[in-house]
Amino acid sequence: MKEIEQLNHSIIEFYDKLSSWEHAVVREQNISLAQVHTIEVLGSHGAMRMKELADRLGITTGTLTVQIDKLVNAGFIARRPHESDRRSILVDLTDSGRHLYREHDDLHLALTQDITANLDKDQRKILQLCLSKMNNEF
Amino acid sequence: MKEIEQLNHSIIEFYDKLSSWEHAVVREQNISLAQVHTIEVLGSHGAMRMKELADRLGITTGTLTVQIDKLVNAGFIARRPHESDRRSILVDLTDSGRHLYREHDDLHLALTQDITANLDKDQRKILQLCLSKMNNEF
DNA sequence: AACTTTACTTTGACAATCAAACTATATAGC
DNA sequence: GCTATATAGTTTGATTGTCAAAGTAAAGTT
Repeated sequence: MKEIEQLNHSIIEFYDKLSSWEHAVVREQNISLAQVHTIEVLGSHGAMRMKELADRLGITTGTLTVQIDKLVNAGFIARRPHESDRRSILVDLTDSGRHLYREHDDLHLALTQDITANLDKDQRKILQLCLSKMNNEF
Repeated sequence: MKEIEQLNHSIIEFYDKLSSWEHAVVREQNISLAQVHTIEVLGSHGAMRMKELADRLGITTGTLTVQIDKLVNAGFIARRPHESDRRSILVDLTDSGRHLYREHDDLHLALTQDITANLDKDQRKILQLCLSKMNNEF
């Protein structure tokens, strides 16, 4: 098999395993995958407009509106007006939402530590470099 | 920031970007994300029992049953009895399903080529090694 | 000022999902 | 061999996630 094909399938396998892991983790908490994903994006990028959040999540703004309604209701997210564009609304995590984000992020961190435990320092460094470069190319 | 935290967030970002990409790709074809994911797993691992497939997809067998019904109806998947366990059913891709899988896999390959274009030979080799090791640790 | 675009919400229809109940088969313990 | 008990898959009812399309309001363009 060509090297690039092997790399391709390793990436797909990695993605699938992360996906399964996320499913399992979320199932144990009392929140849906879509909701925790929303919180993840806000937690790592900070407050943003509905449109931008919808684009990042890969869903329409119509879908996002009802999703945000639920998260506001649950106390994890707050809406506030955009300073300069009165059409826009900024959504952001509440304290409770930020707490949930950190909790979830800690689970991710523990996973990352687990799966990279067998890599040596140099490998980890190059992995980081590769990921950064790849993330820039999307 | 600690190196491991940086690595963690790069992994999450990579996962998110792959996820968005997959959403966008699937939207353009006439099939849902859940369905293409099912086809991906069967395409790369071959025929398997409902239970195993459900586990790999991170969904219940109840959900999978209706999903498979649709895919059988669309001609992408066929059910056949398990040779030795009469409770079990094997699901597998049809020729049409395999064609769809290859088409989708080619898109993944093109993406992989794109995002790794700026890596040199050594980096790509170590990336492959890291992914293999990480995939084994899940 | 009129037109067009953009941001968000609402609505109606459908797909995805789970939990729980159900059927059929397999396995374990006696 | 019987009788539990466990496992594989399906069905059902309820909920959630999703989109497309239509609606409202504000911003940008001409």
